[in-house]
Amino acid sequence: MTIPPRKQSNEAAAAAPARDAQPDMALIELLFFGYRDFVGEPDRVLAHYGFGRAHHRVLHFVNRNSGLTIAALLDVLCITKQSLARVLKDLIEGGFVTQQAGPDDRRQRLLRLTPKGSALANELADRQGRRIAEALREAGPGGREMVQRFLTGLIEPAQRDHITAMIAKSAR
Amino acid sequence: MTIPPRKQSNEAAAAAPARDAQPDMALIELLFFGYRDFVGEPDRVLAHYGFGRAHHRVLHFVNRNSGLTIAALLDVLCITKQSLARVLKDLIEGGFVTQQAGPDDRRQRLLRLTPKGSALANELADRQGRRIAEALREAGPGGREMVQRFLTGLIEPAQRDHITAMIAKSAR
DNA sequence: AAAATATGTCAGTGATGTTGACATATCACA
DNA sequence: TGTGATATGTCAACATCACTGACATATTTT
Repeated sequence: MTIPPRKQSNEAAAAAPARDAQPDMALIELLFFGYRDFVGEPDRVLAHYGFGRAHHRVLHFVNRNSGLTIAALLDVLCITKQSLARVLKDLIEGGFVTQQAGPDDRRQRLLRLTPKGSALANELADRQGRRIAEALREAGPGGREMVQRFLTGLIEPAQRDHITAMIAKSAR
Repeated sequence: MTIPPRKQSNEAAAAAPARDAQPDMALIELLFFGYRDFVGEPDRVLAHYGFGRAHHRVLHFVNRNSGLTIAALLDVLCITKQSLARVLKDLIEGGFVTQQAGPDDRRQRLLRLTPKGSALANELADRQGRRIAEALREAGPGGREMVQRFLTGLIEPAQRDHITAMIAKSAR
């Protein structure tokens, strides 16, 4: 009942996605439920430490980009510094994250994980990684590349390149 | 520094996700950014009405399952009735949702969307549907089924059947 | 009539986001 | 040198959306 999914053969077709096509309700709902369970398991682990999802995001990105600055982290998370300050304070006081004055610019605070922080970040990533691995098995052969393109396609086009570049970089 | 990522060639490898496999950081982060933008666009529309993501979820599920009860909605959303009460009050007072006593059991409140509520729910679904359609084009041919299996695989196994059945039902 | 059920509501709390304003340390440049 | 820009920290107030606990009301079931 819709145009067959083709890698855009021309720009016009890609730009005008069949104005009256019915939204794919199944995928909309699966994205809701899937994401909920994807973050639900880390949420339960973090609760043991009195942490929440915001702490998770900081742990994750500091883990991936060790030594990143406050400003860089704010850019990635798209939150205000006041919001970040609260969770960062928890993580620093709890001994999960350290700050260090930048070698070039001493105004900067380079963020790094302590061994304790690394351990927690890795546990959370392992759990999410296992869930993704299972989901990829369900998807079947070749699913990873397809899912990667799908998820990338969900990202706001204007930021797509920026984000994929960042992911490629931190993946080393 | 690890075993090269292979598409599972046999079931044993598939069932035991290599205890020390490195988590797929790229997909973990793409899921974060993809979901963020997937809900970001509806969020901006809802903000015009003074609504948030919680209102969206109620609108969506009442739209999909017209006439569902409060209890059924609470089951789907997995929130407390006190949390639901607040957003439901907003939606009813705003003329987006109606309540009607159940024909069999008059204690029940059957929830339905008004035309105004339908219009908003459909606008939100259309925006998310368009984004998904574009992402599926990026994924390429056959992507839809693969993505569907992937997202289903993210869901907690114990609830997978229950949720897929619900989605199939409301899809009619 | 009594128990169970479906829903409503009041009160308090917590996590996470926001805006706005202002302080401090450091860097960069004229 | 000194002045403005920059990176960060912090205080205060507020909004959304979740929670727990307690209790009220209407209706159905037993």
